[in-house]
Amino acid sequence: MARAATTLDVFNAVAEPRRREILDVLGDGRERAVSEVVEAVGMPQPSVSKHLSVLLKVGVVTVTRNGQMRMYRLNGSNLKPVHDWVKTFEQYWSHQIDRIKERAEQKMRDHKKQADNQADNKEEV
Amino acid sequence: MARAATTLDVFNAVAEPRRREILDVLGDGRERAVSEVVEAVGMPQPSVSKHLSVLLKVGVVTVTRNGQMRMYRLNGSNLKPVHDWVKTFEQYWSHQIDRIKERAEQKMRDHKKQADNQADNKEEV
DNA sequence: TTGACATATTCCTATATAGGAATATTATGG
DNA sequence: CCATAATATTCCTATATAGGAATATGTCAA
Repeated sequence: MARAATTLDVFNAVAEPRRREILDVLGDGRERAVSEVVEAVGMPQPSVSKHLSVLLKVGVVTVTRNGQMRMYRLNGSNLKPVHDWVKTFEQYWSHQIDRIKERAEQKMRDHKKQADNQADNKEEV
Repeated sequence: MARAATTLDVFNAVAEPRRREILDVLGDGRERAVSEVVEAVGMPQPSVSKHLSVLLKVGVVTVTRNGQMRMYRLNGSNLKPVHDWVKTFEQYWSHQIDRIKERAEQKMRDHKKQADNQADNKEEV
């Protein structure tokens, strides 16, 4: 099986740096024409259209017609799943190392077995 | 050009649901043998090894030898770039809609030109 | 209608999977 | 040295890109 489609979910969609760049441009919440995005990110227009299409399919942007232009607007709330997931690990970089260790050691204690922790012939890879 | 390698950065690595699942298992910070991860996620051992390999390459886990076992441990701090990026959009789902609109309108005011906002023949797509 | 502008779509290709199956590698105990 | 356990690696294949180039579609204005 190949890799999942970029349009499958937000995680796959935003894995592309260019698409994150586009989202950054739309980050202020104002709607923009494709041409404005093109100018902002300096990519060819077809590429921008394709990327916007992916972002649209996962619902992270919406589109509106305005004459011959199509105004894209960020739909930031659909990025929430990414935030929710990664927030789970927030403790690892928010200077609360003590709590992390403490929690880990607590679990270690709870786990009655595996007293084989004296095997200190560890080796970093 | 094909899609970027999954080992290119954390964004690509965690786009895979199975890999996020594995990270969730390691989420408590305790090190685990591959077999423990295998049992926890219910995937074939070779798949787990491959996924762990990807996670290792992007630095989001570390590995340590212990006899014939390899103990993997979460290196959560390497998920920070994802958090940092998505946090930029936090405003969109944290009940502060008023501020968002206000900010957008402020920028609208700052932007002197484009007084062509009376074109209200918009159409959802 | 016609031309110009804005955007989307189609074609093409090199590349990188993810999963399954089988096998290789490494370590341990006796 | 050998069987076994734990893990990694190799082979294979269907699939899905991302980007470039060219073109199609849609809209407006005169």
